[in-house]
Amino acid sequence: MISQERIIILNDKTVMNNPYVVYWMQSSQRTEYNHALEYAILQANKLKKPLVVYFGLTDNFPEANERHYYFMLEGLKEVKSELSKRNIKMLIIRISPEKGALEISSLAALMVVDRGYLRIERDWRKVLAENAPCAVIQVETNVIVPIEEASPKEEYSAATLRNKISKKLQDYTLPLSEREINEGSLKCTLPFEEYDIEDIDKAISQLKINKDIKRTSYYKGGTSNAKVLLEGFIIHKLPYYNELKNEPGEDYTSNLSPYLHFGQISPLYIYMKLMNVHIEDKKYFLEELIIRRELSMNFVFYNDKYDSYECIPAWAKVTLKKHLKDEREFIYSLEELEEGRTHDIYWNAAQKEMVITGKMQGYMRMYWGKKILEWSKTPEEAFNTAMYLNNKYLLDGRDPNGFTGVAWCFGKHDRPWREREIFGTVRYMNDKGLKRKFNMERYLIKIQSIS
DNA sequence: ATCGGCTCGCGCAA
DNA sequence: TGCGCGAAGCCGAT
Repeated sequence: MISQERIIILNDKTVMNNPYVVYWMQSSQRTEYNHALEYAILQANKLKKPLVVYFGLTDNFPEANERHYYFMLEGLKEVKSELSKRNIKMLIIRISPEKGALEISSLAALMVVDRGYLRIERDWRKVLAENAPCAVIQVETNVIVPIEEASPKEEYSAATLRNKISKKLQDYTLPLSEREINEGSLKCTLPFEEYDIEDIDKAISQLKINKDIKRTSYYKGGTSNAKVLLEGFIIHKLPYYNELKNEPGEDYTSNLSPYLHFGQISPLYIYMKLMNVHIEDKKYFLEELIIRRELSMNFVFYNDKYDSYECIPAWAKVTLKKHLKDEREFIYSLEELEEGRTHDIYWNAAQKEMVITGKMQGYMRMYWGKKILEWSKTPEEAFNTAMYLNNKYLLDGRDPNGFTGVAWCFGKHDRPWREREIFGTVRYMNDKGLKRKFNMERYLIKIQSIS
């Protein structure tokens, strides 16, 4: 079942008498629990036309590097094979995604596209909607509650969004059934040069992307891997989730964020898997999966400054400005931070974890960002440094969650606390807190062992 | 170990 | 307009 609110018609063009229905896959790189795909199949069957799934592979996605591309291609390779089992052709073209979508739209009866919340993703869809000769329809499938349905405005905190989402949750936690396509498209030949990703190493080597940051052996992309992680999480970790999710030396989170970032797994699919699970700690995981995650979508969608210092709340700007001239005991350059050469062993470990594995333990992400604020000449510089490192090394960087996580360290979605040096009333964190609450020796040993 | 206070804005109740 | 309450924490008093 696809709720009407997930579907938005992006232009006022009509359905054309062209040979294909095209689904432009961009932010939802999966075949399971993909409302956009199912909607496209429905339309293709109705129009008695074959469905082609198009993916535009650009060399120039902002801040993306070999690490991100490798993970993404592992997922896309699986998508192509799954679609082929369903008799649907996947056309991967090496081109800027919106340009490729526009070219294909001349052969399309209508274009279906999934939804992304970042500026570039919104702009791409706008380009297609304004210039395509046919109808362009967007189907929202990477959130449980559609963004405008959850709230018509930028929310102040998790608390304010929580009330609103709770009321709507049951309207949008509906199962989605897979439909068969009537007209197969595997034998269709379209006048475009396909980019072969069967051999991922070869495909990567031909791309003119930033290759400084190599793939990580810790996470392998693809829906099937995400599902294995999810099953293991539910059985082995969920019962202890609330007690251990923040413990840096343990591994009691789902580790699904890279998969969610590329749309390789659907939050609704995860929710449905949990429907039959009766474990007390489920509610704490759902808080992260739904409220925290969708708060970040709300943030980047309604606050156009989400990737700049400007995005933080007025009270935080005022208080940080007031403390701009406070003496900083430690000031580190970007190079020193990037290479993990500070006086703080916990911070250095977190940085190393990120650089090598492509992920950072959740609690350490907060501590990491807070310390960058403390150790930079200005809050603006700190914000830019944190954002740069976050996006460069994390598999789930360049994600609404990443932008929100960094902004949180500077007061976003938070409240003021006791005033102090440098931070003003922005929440402060220190290593005494880490040691008081967690087994930090265990974290250090764990990070020592990775390479 | 435990607890209240810190500090601001939202949003509901009146 | 008033007031309760948040929120992934720290700190100092008991």
